[in-house]
Amino acid sequence: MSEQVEWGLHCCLTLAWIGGEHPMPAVRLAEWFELPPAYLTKCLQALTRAGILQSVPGARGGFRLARQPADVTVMDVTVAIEGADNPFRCTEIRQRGAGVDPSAPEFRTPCAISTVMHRADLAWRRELAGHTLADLLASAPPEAAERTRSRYALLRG
Amino acid sequence: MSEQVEWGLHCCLTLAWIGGEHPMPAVRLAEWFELPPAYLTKCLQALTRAGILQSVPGARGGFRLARQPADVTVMDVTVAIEGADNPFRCTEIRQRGAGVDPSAPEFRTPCAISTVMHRADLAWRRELAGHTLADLLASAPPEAAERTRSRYALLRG
DNA sequence: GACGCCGTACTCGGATATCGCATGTCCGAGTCTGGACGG
DNA sequence: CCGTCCAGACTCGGACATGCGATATCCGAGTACGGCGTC
Repeated sequence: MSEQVEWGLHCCLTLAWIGGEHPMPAVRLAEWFELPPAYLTKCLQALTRAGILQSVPGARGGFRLARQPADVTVMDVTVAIEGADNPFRCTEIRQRGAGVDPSAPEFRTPCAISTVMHRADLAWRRELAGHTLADLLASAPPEAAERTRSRYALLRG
Repeated sequence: MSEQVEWGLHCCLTLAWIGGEHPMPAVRLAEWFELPPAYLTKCLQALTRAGILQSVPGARGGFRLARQPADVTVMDVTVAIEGADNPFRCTEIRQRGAGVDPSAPEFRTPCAISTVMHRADLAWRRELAGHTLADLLASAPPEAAERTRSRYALLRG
């Protein structure tokens, strides 16, 4: 999995703690976590396209949360960055090889392997969809929020 | 996910249908599914190292199942090929950045993001571990087993 | 003093290089088979 | 006829190329800010 997922989630949490009053530039977020600034932008753009973040152009611009933390699940962020595809892709190799008729009735039903993989993927997604940013904020230690805000105030000068 | 997982599972099912009397060479399996022979070998070797397959060297050698189908879970095969690592890797970026003390007590507890991702990974693994090769064999259409065996007999000549 | 305008600096956004890993391939070590030979 | 030996061929196993996607970067388009001039 792309490590951008971790970046995206941490950025969302930080933006939630900061509060949506002022947007935060990508450069600021990058130095916050010591990440490559230009590359982090790509990640934030993906979240913006997904409607999770909102980009504000111009001076004093940046990114802010587009929705309430309780309305953004961990899966929303993951899908925005990783895409919605199941990491397992059935290529129907059971139909390959000489002497196999691809139009045989047994191939109308999905491959059993594919079914199991699909169920596992669903279980994974269900777990991710069951946790929102608000849950993450709540489960974080109280000092994290305060430290984030004071550190942000320091950065703004 | 590597597409070798799909290859490995289909090869295991085919070997189970054939029965463990005669091992089946990698080349035979490759032409069976129209896969690159030399590369499929890598996959089969991984399954052998994991104790799922058993390799028989020499002429009339090949691969056969090392355990009963009921004793091999889909996760066993997946782990053998993909490795046991969680696709999400927490790099603890919360501890980065200037002005953060990595030895602060709040960092003794695992990152909430990491926890959620870990739970999702567990749910995924639980689903895969809940299905064995025997289940897959049972859920396949009856003609699949027969077709496999007759086709194999044809190959052996 | 207030309003409007303009230059500037800052920000996002997409087009462009680079690296690592999955994919794909090859040749050598080891082993069994099958047959030939000798008893 | 039976046992032994040997050459051969076949198989696995690990070492060696290659292509594509994730990673990383840069420059241009667009926008809000802040100061300046004018009324």
